[in-house]
Amino acid sequence: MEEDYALAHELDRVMRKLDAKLHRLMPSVDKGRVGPMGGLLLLQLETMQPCNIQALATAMGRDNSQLTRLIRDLEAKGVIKRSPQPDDARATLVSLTPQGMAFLTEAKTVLAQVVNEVSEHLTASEVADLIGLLRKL
Amino acid sequence: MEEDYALAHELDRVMRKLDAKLHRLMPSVDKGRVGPMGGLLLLQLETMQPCNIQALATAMGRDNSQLTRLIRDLEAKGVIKRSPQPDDARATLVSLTPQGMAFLTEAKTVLAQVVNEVSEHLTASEVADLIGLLRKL
DNA sequence: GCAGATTTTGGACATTGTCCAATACCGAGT
DNA sequence: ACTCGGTATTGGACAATGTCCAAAATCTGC
Repeated sequence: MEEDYALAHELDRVMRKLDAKLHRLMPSVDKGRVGPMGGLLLLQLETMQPCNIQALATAMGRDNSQLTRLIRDLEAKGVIKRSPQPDDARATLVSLTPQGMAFLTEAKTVLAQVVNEVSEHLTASEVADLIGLLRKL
Repeated sequence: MEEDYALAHELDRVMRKLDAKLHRLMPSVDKGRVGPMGGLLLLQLETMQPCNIQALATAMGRDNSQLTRLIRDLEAKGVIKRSPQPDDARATLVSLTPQGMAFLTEAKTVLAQVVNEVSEHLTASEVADLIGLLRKL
């Protein structure tokens, strides 16, 4: 019990620490005004494109209508595109455009930089261990 | 470089997974309408009370005025109290009330439950390792 | 075909986040 | 004592994000 809360506490702390650092660095990368949530959506989309909005909302733990509006804005900014899903006329497939992929390339550079700062006290094998443990969650 | 992004990716994924689970469970605990951000503030406050708003804002990576307003609301709800800081008349010390501590007791039960679900595939020693690694960040 | 479930979308509103400025106070130097 | 640069809190104004509900179109199984 006690250890479980210790784990939650550490996860929360690390998450907020990364969040604070990213808030300072991302605006210099985000030329297209994608926004923090737009960046998260693009990252998620990279691992599951093409997919429909429902799948994205479930994977990201967000509300459907919230993602509908976000996707509408991101499409207007040219980083994603929507196309009909062949086997289901209700759904629309969302995927990255070349501009969206270019943004991700820059964004991941910043992410790597922030994680470098945060994990500087870890050895390479500790980092590998941490990744392995997190993957099991 | 690649591993750094892998770490950031896993941290983000785990964080959002926990967030999604908490969103479903917390409303049943949050009778006093403390809200998600209020809950985070109470958790943070537990580890550093009594402290002033500036320290809280820095630790939580949030804007000062945002916390000012949140603290005003939380005080009205009775979960925290504010008192003058003896050695600095500019600052106000924030601390938990008994009601705030009672809320934390319930909230941590839910947190432990969620972490139990997420970490069920980890052995006890793996959980201990993970906590140790996260503490180094 | 029909009934119930699913996908997207919008309305309406609540919560949270950002930026800027004002006020009051601190501390150091003169 | 007095000014000056820095700090803590607060509020205004607005932007971004989150939540809940309902409608319309479509799917699926019967």
